[in-house]
Amino acid sequence: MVKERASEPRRQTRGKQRMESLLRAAEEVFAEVGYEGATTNLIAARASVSPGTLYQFYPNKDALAEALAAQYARKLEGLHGRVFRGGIASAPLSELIDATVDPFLEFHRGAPAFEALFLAAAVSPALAGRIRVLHDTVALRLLSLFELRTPEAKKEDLQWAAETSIGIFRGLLPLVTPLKGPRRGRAIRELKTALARYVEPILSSRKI
Amino acid sequence: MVKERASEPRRQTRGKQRMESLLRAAEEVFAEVGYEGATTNLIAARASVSPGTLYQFYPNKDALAEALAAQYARKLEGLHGRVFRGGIASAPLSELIDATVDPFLEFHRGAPAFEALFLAAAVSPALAGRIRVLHDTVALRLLSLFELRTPEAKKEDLQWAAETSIGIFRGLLPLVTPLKGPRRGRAIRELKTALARYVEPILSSRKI
Amino acid sequence: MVKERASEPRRQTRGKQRMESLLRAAEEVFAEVGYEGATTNLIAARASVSPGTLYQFYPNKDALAEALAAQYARKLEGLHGRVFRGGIASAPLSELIDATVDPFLEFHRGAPAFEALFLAAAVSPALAGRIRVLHDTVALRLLSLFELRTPEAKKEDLQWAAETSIGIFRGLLPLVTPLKGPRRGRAIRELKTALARYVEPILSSRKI
Amino acid sequence: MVKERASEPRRQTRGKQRMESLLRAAEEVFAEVGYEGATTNLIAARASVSPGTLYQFYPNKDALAEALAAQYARKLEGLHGRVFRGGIASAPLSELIDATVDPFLEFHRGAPAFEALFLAAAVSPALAGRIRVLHDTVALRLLSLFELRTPEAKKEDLQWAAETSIGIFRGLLPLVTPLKGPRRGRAIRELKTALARYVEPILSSRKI
DNA sequence: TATGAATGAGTGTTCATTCAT
DNA sequence: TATGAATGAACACTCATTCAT
Repeated sequence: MVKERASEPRRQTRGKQRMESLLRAAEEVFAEVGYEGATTNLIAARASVSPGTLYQFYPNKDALAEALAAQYARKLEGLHGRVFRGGIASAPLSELIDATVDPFLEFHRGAPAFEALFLAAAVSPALAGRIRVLHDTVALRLLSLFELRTPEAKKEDLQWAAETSIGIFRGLLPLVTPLKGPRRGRAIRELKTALARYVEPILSSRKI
Repeated sequence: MVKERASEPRRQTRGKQRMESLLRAAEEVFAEVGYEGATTNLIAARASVSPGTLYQFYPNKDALAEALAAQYARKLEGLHGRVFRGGIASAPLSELIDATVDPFLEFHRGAPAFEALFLAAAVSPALAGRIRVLHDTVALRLLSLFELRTPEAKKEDLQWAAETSIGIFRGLLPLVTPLKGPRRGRAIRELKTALARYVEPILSSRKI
Repeated sequence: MVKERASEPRRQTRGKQRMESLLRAAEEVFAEVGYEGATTNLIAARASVSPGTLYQFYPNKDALAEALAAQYARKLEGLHGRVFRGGIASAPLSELIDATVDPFLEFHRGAPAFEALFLAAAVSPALAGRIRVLHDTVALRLLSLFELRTPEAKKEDLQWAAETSIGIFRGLLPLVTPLKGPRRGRAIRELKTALARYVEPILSSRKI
Repeated sequence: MVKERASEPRRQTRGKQRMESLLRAAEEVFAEVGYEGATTNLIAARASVSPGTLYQFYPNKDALAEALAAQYARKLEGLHGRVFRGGIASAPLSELIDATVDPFLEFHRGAPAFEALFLAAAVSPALAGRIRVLHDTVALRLLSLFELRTPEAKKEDLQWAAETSIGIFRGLLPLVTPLKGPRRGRAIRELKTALARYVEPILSSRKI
C-alpha cells in the first residue's frame, strides 16, 4: 500500500473538502430560508469561510444549487435498486409504493434542501433550468418503473403519469416534512395513498 | 349643492379605489415575477402611484399579499354554490370533480397571483401565516363537501383528505398553468384524475 | 409674476438640484482619481447622500459619465461663438488658434473631469461609446471651422485633420493641466504651436 | 560530474525564466484589457502559474508594470542606432521622421502593452512615477537627436520640444493602433505630418 | 392625501494580496 | 520554490421603508 507522495493530492483534497463543506452549508441555509432567501455571504459564514473562498469554488449562487442538485441526483440514482431487482416488477402495488416512497423519504432526511430546491424551481424558471437534473432523474426513474410494469402502454401516457406523480409528490411533501411523530406517519400514509390510487390503473395492468 | 358634504365620503371612496388599484397592481406583479421577486416600488409604479402612497394603505409587502389573499378567499366563497345546491351531493363522482375543479380553474384565470402566493407560502412560513385565509377557505370548502357526501366518516379523516386534496392541487397546478392548447387540456385531465382517484373512496361511499 | 403653485415644482427642483450636485460630486471624484478609480459610493458620499439616492437619479456609473459629458458638450457648444462670427474666417492663423484654444482652456478650468473622461475613453471602448457626444461635438466644431476656411478641400481630409487635432490636444493636455504659473504658459504655447503648425497648410489656403 | 554544483545556477536561471514568462503574460493581459482592467490572478493564470508564485517574483501589480516598462525602455535604447549613425544628422526632415517613427512603430508591434502603460500613466500619477523610465528614455533619446541637429539651441527649448513630441505621439497613437490597412497608413501619415511640422523649425535649422 | 426624494443595510461578486503546506 | 486555498475590504447596485414637503 503506497501512502507516500500524499502531499500534492492533499491540497486538492483540501479543496474537495471545502467544496463539500460549502455544499453542506448551502444545504443548511437553503433548507432554513429557502433558495431565494439564502445569501452567499451567509452560506460562506456558515461554512466558516470568507465570501471570496466560496467564489473560488462556485462561481455564483446558482452554481451551488446546481452542484447540490447534481449530488442529490447522484444519490437518487443509487436509491431504488431493490425496486428494479428481483420480482418487484410483479409485486403487489402497495409493496411497490412502499419500496419507492420509503427510500425516497429516507433520502430526503439526509437531503434537507431537496424540498427548497424543488419548490423554488417551480417558481423560478431560471433555477429550474439549472437543477433540471434533479427533476429529470426522478422522472426517468419513474418512467422506467412504469414501462417495466406496463410495457404495452404508450410512452407519452407514461410520461404524463411520471410528471403527475412528481407533481403529487411536490404538492404533498410540504405536508409531511414539518411534522413529527404520528401526524407525520399519517401524512406519509396519505401521500402513499394518493400516489397508489393515481398509478394503480397503470401499474396494475400487468396483474391481470 | 351638497358638494361640501359629499367630499368626506368621496374621499373614503377614493381611498377604496386606491387600495383596489394597488391590489390589482400587486396581483399583476406577483403573477409576473413571483412574490419574492416583486418589489413594492414596482407595484407602486404599476399602480401609477408613489411608494409613499402605497405605504399609506398597506404597511408592508406582506400586507398586500394578505389583502389579496383575503380578496381571493372571498371570491372563492361564492364559487361552488352549484356543488352544494341541488342533487350534486349524490351526483356521479366525475361530475362532482368537474363541478369543483372547473370553476376553480375559471377563478384562477381571474386571480393570476393565486399560484404565486400559494407556492410562496409553501416556501416561507412567515407568508404562509399571513395568507392562511386562502388555504383555510379552500380547506373548509372541501371539508364541507366531503362531510355532505360521507357524513358517517370521522371528521379527522375528512380533514386529512381535504389537506391532501389541496396538496395535490398545489403540486399539479404548475403542470397546468404554463401550458396552452391540447397539452393544457391533458394536464387538467391528469389533475382531475389524480383528485378523483384519491377522493373516490370518500366521495363514493354515499352511492352504495 | 405668479409665484404661487410653487410647491409642486419645488420637489422637482429639489430633484434637479440633487442631480446637479451629484454631477458636481462625480466631476470632483473623476478628476481626482480618474473614471476607473471612481466609486459610486464615494461619489454619493461626496454629495453627502446615500448610495441609494445616487441610483435614484443615475442608473449606474456610466450614466454619470454620460450626463457629465453631455453637460460638457453643451457648454462647448456655446464656446466658440466668436470664432465663427465676424471676419475671423479670414483672420491670421495665430489669432484663430488663440480664439479656439483659449476659450477651451478656460472651459477646461470649470470642467475638471473633462480630461479624466477623455483619457479614460481612449482606454475603454465601452466608455468611449457612452461619451461619444463629447468627442463628436469637438470634432464637428473643428470640421466646421476647417470647412469655413478651406471650402475647396475634400471633406475626408478635413475629417482626418479634425481627428488629428483632437489627438494632439488629448496628448498635450496632460502637459498643461498639472502645471501652474510660467511653466503652464509655456506648455500652452507649445500646444498652440503644435496645433498651429499642423493645421497651417489647411487653414491658410484661403489667404493666398 | 558537476551535476550538484550546477543546480544552484540552474535555479537562478529558472527564476529568470519565470520572471520573463510572467512579464510576457502581464504584457498580454495589459494589452488586452488595459492596466486597470488587468488582474494579477489573470496574469498568473496566463503564465500557467499560481498567484502565490507571481508574488514571489513581483511584490505587486505595479511592480509588473515597472519591470515591463524597464524592459521596453531597454529595447528602445537600441532602437534608433541608425538615426544617430552616419549622415542622418543632416538628412532631409522627412527621412529623419521616417527613421524615427517607423522603428518605433515596429517596436510597438512587439511591445503590445506599451500603449496601455503609456495611457494609464497619463491617468494615474502613481503609475506614472513607477514607469517613468519609459518616458524618460524616450525623452532623452529625442533630446539627443534635437541637440545633434540644433546644437546652438537652448537646452530648455529642446526639452520642451521633446516633451511635446512625446505628447503628440501619445495623443495620436490611439488613432493608429486600432486601425488596419489603408486607414492605418493614413493615420500614420497624419502622425508623421503632425510631428514633422512641429519639429521642423528645430530640426531644419542645420540645413541652411 | 400624495409625492418622490432619501435612507442604509444588504446583495452577489471581485481581487490584490497572504498563508499553510 | 511553488501551490492554490484563504482572506476581507470593497465594489456596483437594490429595495423595503421613512420623511419632508
